[in-house]
Amino acid sequence: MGIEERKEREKEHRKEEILDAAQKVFFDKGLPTATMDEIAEAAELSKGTLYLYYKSKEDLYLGVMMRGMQVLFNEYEGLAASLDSPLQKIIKLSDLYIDFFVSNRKFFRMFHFLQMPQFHKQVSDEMQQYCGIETRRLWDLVIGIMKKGIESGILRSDLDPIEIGIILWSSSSALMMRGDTEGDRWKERFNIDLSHTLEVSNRLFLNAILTDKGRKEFTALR
Amino acid sequence: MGIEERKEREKEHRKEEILDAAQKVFFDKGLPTATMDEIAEAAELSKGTLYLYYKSKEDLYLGVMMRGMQVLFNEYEGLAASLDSPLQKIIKLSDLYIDFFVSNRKFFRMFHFLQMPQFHKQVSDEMQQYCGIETRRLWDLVIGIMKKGIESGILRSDLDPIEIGIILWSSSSALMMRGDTEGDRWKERFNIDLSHTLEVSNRLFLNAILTDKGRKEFTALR
DNA sequence: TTATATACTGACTATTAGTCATTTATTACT
DNA sequence: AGTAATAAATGACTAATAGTCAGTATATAA
Repeated sequence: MGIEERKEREKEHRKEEILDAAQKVFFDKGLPTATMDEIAEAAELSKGTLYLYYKSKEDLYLGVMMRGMQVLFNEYEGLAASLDSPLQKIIKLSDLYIDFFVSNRKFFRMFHFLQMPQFHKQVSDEMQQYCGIETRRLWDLVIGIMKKGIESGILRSDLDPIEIGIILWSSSSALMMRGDTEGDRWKERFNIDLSHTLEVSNRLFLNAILTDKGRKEFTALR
Repeated sequence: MGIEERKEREKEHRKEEILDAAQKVFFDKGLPTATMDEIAEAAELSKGTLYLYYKSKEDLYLGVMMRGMQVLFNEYEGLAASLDSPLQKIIKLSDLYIDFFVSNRKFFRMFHFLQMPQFHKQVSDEMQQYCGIETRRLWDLVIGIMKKGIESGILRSDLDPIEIGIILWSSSSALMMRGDTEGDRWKERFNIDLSHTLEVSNRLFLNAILTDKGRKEFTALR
């Protein structure tokens, strides 16, 4: 009998519905000001029910975030499969991340919380573990690309693939975050477009890690 | 009569005492889990009194943070005065920021909140303005150094001093933040020392923005 | 000494995360 | 179908805590 299976499906479906509602509220209000009552109302469920599916507000928040991460992840995997050259993959990864920031700004904004030590303490072990697995998956992907780049001779072999992966990802994230929160102010005060700054940053950095061969290939692509 | 003046001094003193207490509690617990009652107890005052001096918990938090920022700022101003060459000033700024991170990690950690859009909404206008002024002061300093670097011919003149200031500062901050929250995990999983990664990042980036003349001067310094 | 102004207090309110005894719906069994 | 057993959902309740404000204590002025 498939009753067990159906119930399992329904349970998963309810979890998704709750995530949908939570996403709407978190997008609007952010973690601190969103309330569980609001989320319950948006989900057309009672507050108690939310706690049958997620252990805490923070768990729910991470649940929404992880779903966003998978959007980014899957988009990239799809695109990367159609590309052969490691250089193109690097460029595509960097471009895609920027695109994701532009078109999923509210997801991106949620990512801030990942970096707050105090936040993690309120999260259940299961969610933390799940989070760790997904994050690891992302890093393996980034690092894998860099390794391929070095193997194929377009990236400097005296650099550590892991380190340049972190640097590229972190500096991009940082500039996008700044663009998100302070973009208008920079434009107004200094007439600086932070999305342009991000391009400059990535160009400078890419140039610094490419070999001569890589640079040739890069200029050929333009 | 100096009564007015004395009272003014005492008021300022009380504000500082409250900041001291708040700092202790925020360092221990972080913004979300610290409570005003705890701070009041640490300050040996009633909770109501805190609100006579600061408008909200977030205001108090920013008050502590701004004091930390001034520590960093003053340290740099002192050091920069003793240096002539723009290149040395750039290197010193970058080193000092890292030192500050190492020895004032808890201050540094507080800075995370500056980047959260949702946070600012709970802050009074006065504090926000004060915050803006101090931040502006910091950026003027960073940008000023970059401008001098370009004028003196050690930094590429085809780059915008503001943009490279932001890039250098942001990428350093990002890597320190990551080192703070995830340093242990990176060490364990990939045997990567993120403080080394930060050095690599700064070296790569500096190299990318220096002119030939700048690079010569740089190697001469080592 | 008294009146006024200033600094401080802590009980109180409002909000909200999280719980749990109770109710409602679903499935299994006769 | 009817009934017992199981699972899902509820919402009133508790505890914690940011922020308030009427009242108290202290310092200054007259």
